[in-house]
Amino acid sequence: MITARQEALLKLIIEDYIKTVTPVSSKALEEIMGCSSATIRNEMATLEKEGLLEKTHISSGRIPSDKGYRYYVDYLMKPEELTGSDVLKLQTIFKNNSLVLSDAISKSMEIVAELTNYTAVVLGSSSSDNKIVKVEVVPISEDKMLAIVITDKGHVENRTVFLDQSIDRAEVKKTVDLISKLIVGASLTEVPAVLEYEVKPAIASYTNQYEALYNAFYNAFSDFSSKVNVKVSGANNLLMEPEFNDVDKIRKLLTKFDDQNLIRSIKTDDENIKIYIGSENGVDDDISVIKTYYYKDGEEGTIALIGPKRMEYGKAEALLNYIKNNIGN
Amino acid sequence: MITARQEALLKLIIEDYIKTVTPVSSKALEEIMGCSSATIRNEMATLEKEGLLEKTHISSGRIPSDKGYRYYVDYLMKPEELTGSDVLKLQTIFKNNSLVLSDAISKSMEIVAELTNYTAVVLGSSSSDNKIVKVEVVPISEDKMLAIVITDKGHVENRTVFLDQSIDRAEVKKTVDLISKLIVGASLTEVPAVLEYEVKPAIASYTNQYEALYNAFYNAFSDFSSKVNVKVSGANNLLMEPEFNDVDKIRKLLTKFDDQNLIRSIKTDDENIKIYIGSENGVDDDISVIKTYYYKDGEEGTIALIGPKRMEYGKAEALLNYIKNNIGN
DNA sequence: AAGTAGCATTCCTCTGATAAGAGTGCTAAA
DNA sequence: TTTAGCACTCTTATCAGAGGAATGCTACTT
Repeated sequence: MITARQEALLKLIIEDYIKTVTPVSSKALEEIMGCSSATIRNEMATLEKEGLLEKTHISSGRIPSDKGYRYYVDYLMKPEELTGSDVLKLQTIFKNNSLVLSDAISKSMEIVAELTNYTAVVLGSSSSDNKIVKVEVVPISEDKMLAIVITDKGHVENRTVFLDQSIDRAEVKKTVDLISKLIVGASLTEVPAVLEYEVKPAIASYTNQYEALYNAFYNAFSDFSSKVNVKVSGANNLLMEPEFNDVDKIRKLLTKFDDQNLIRSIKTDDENIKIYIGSENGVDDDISVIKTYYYKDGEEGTIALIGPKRMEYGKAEALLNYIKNNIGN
Repeated sequence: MITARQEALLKLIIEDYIKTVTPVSSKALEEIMGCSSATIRNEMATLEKEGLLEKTHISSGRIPSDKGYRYYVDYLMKPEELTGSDVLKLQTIFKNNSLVLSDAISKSMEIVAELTNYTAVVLGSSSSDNKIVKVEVVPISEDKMLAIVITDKGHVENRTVFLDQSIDRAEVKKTVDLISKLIVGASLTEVPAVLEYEVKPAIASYTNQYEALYNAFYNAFSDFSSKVNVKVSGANNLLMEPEFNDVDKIRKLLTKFDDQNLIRSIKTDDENIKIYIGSENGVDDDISVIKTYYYKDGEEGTIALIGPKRMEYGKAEALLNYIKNNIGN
């Protein structure tokens, strides 16, 4: 348990540090706290024992620990209002209704990356309630066909199907018609099951080449649902921050950003806006991740902001919140 | 004019520098050159006067200048053979004929990025001889339709068309049929002209809402040809090189890499493999770009490698050459 | 004329010393 | 409970000096 004054002190230290990126000394807070530096030092020592503050070396000022930021985010931070000019910039995106939703989200997150100087991530995919409304198969060459699937929510997916020349073209045609008939109306995630349990036996009933046929189409159609679109804006913003004034840190972080799996792991299905500080996020101890889930019209995904731990959490949250709400319309 | 011995010396210095990233001293070459360091120093001084070598400070060893690298690339470099293991890794890509060409190119350039530790760039687009074989327009909601265009080379492009509800749906249907009829058989680059000179007057003849109709489809269909796909692999490899042991240089380069226009400017239509050293490439003075054009089956583009100026030019050229030749099959 | 030994010179890099400054922790007094 | 005061620690900057790695040049040799 910490006292009210300690809380106030913690808040001041964190906000000062977020602004200056410099360890905060007891003397600097004398005036605002209305007591002597010695008193502040005592309080600081307590906060450090609680694990909320840290020192960079034995006689340095204090910087917030991960736990300190966590306390700040949970109890001390005041929800921030967006400034008029920020809202203005974002409005232009959402007012423009000649944009597809996914483009609107990407564009607005690009703007957020600019406004904050953090890194914005959009992990989008078509949601499982996309129903297939049309299947087209177009021959391209002797052994290649193009399979195109269109959903009711306006998603288009296409895959190339490779078919050995030995397979009878009449049977291919028959199979395509069959798949088309069975698959229309199904959702993207159901496709593999439909292929396995309905299409496969049906093919087997009229041709002995069914294995080759089935495999060709199965490969083409089976991964529609898993396709996640990753968009990162302002990846370098983060590296311009003073805490990354160090070649090794930059390289370490770049290497992590390169790892698509790591970026994908940011995905969430939590409707709330959640903040993950330093060691709490699975990405890197030197950064914080703030993210939330969105859903609209058959599209779903995650929007996230990655910033330094001394992120302006209030502003970041307000921005994500604004976008989330606008997606809702 | 420089003598044969000076040429040999230049070659040695450049190759040594490429290996060690350290200024080369006269003493280090005594044995290989078969003469004293003093003699070498005299020759070095001449090469420096010719602008082929530089010093980092007054008593340092020599490093190659851009002009020196250029001389090396033009006259001294021996064409390099690929090692068996390198060929092996690339073969797996091209032997696998269940890959679409564009994927094969991207994947092989990824491997090249790994093999060389440089950055690989693929700028691909469907070539102008793609002919449209099918046009589909699928309604998504009251005011949205999905327009899908398929070419004979297997490219699929789709755009969302926004149509005000005030427009008569029967006329939309008529327009779609008309566009489909006129556009099939045309190449992607011809589409805007076909729309402008054939579709537009035809629409005007049967409806007075033609402007809204025409604009909606024109917006959707007009930019098919210009879409260039950019794929960068190993963007960070470059930053791991010792010449980028400097936060400012890393940031400068990252900022440039962020600029899509700059990356696109690497595009070439030169069939030969060309090398652009330092100030010769429009990207950055600290790097070299080696690139060439490819064309196959309706797809065209540029493959390029970006490395430090002390790139292994022979190897880079051999790799690009290998891929270019394999695309040819 | 070409090559080379030798040496002064220049510059880099590392080390250690020093001084100033910014903070802290602790003690003792208010 | 607060605070004044002071010893102590650590950082940072600057400087000097030593050692080393090169070069350029001169003068000698072949």
